[in-house]
Amino acid sequence: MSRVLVVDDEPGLRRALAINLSARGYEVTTAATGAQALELAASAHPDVVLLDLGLPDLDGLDVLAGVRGWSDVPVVVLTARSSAVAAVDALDGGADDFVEKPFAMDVLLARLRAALRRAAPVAGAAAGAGEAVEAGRVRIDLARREVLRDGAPVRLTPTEWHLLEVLVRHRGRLVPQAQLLREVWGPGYGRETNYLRVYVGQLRRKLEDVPGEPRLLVTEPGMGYRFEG
Amino acid sequence: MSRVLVVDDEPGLRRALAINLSARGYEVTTAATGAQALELAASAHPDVVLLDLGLPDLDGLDVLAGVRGWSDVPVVVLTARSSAVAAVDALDGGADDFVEKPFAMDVLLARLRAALRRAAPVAGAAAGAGEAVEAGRVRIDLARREVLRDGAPVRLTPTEWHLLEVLVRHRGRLVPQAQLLREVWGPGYGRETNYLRVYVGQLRRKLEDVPGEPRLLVTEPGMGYRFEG
DNA sequence: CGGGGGCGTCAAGGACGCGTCAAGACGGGG
DNA sequence: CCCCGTCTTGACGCGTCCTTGACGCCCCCG
Repeated sequence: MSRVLVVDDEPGLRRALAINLSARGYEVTTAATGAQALELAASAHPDVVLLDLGLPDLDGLDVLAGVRGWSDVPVVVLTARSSAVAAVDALDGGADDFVEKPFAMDVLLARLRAALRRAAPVAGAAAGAGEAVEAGRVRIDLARREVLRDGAPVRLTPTEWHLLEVLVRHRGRLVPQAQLLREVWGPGYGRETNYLRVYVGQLRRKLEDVPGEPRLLVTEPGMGYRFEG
Repeated sequence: MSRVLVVDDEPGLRRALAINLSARGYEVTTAATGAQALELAASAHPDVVLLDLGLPDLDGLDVLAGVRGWSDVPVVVLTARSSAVAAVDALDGGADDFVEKPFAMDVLLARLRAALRRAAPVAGAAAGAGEAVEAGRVRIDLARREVLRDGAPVRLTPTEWHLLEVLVRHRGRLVPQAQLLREVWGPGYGRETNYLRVYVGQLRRKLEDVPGEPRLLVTEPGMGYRFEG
């Protein structure tokens, strides 16, 4: 699951958070000082940071700035001071959220989930760019919905693309005919295997070097088809 | 600057927020009911939504779900109930932040800034590095809402611009018809593909060298449209 | 050795989607 | 109150895609 870095100088709270978070499946790292926090933020690669502003060695805002200098990891700030100034400073300093102590654990957990959820699509988009599958001379980019052969775009019809997409998502694994039919044509199309024959043939003609000897779209007689990565 | 949609049934608070936000350069739209909120969320294209959970007609959580069904616009939830349950429900329902009434205006503004700041890089990342996109003889500046062709400004109607904006933000990627319709016209417009045909045609006539052979606004038959960078 | 089922190919029809044009509805500003 | 730009809606031609049937092949099995 997700990695959380808990930064607090108070051992009791640190321990309470660690126990609560671990019990919910988070992987927890703890830091007691600002210096340690900066170090662990770099080495432990947390998915979210819980940062208490009242640290003994460094100002919490400096820790925040230190992290923000090189990372966009979401930071949820904790503070004992109930001053509104602290909240504004923290948020404008790059914090993603702000919780005053004392806090209800379930609220903190909800804010933590929200911070993680927001960050997820960003990482997903970055990873999505490299989500292209390369196999022989063809390159299939699921995110862009684009397929290239020797660098040249290949035109696919909607059904062709849909079928290829399902096969690529299960790349390397055998996909039963009935499953392909249901995923592409919808439920109720469990036996129209002739559809598959036609469309697999069209895909092979567009993608394979020798359509008669398929190396990408392999048929497993009597069972289904497999995309070879 | 940024557009804010304020949703609250209390006229006094609505007015106070509108004045405060306008004074700080935000463009403010207000809604008094949940139904109105859903409508304006689709038509006004806000950059952030301030949503009071205590509405007369709909449950605030339903409004939140309605918006989340088709848009990723950041939502900051306000509530009079000081219950922790409300906060957890709202955050898990897709809200980005949660503020209890009564609140300090500067804290609310800081949370608003934080929500906007977080959302900005997402849109920016999807669009790529720069703010201005250059493709052939046309240059599109998303930040300035300006499009030039051979250096000369091109007049676009609001709808034309919205459509182009969505396509450019996803540049290089195929955008499904249903997604385009929902993002430009709002939810409930998933099947009016004739709108797309008309407006894509208008954009091509204004941007393409040969509207009959589009190179910028490419149609992927049966699937959607793609802006070629 | 003969038969049958699954698979690949091809072709044709009908259906559907797309681009285009134009007229009417709507709304905001003068 | 009128005028103008914009949005909506309908109709039409054309090209493409999906469906469906027929046919031959190969492999497996009897």
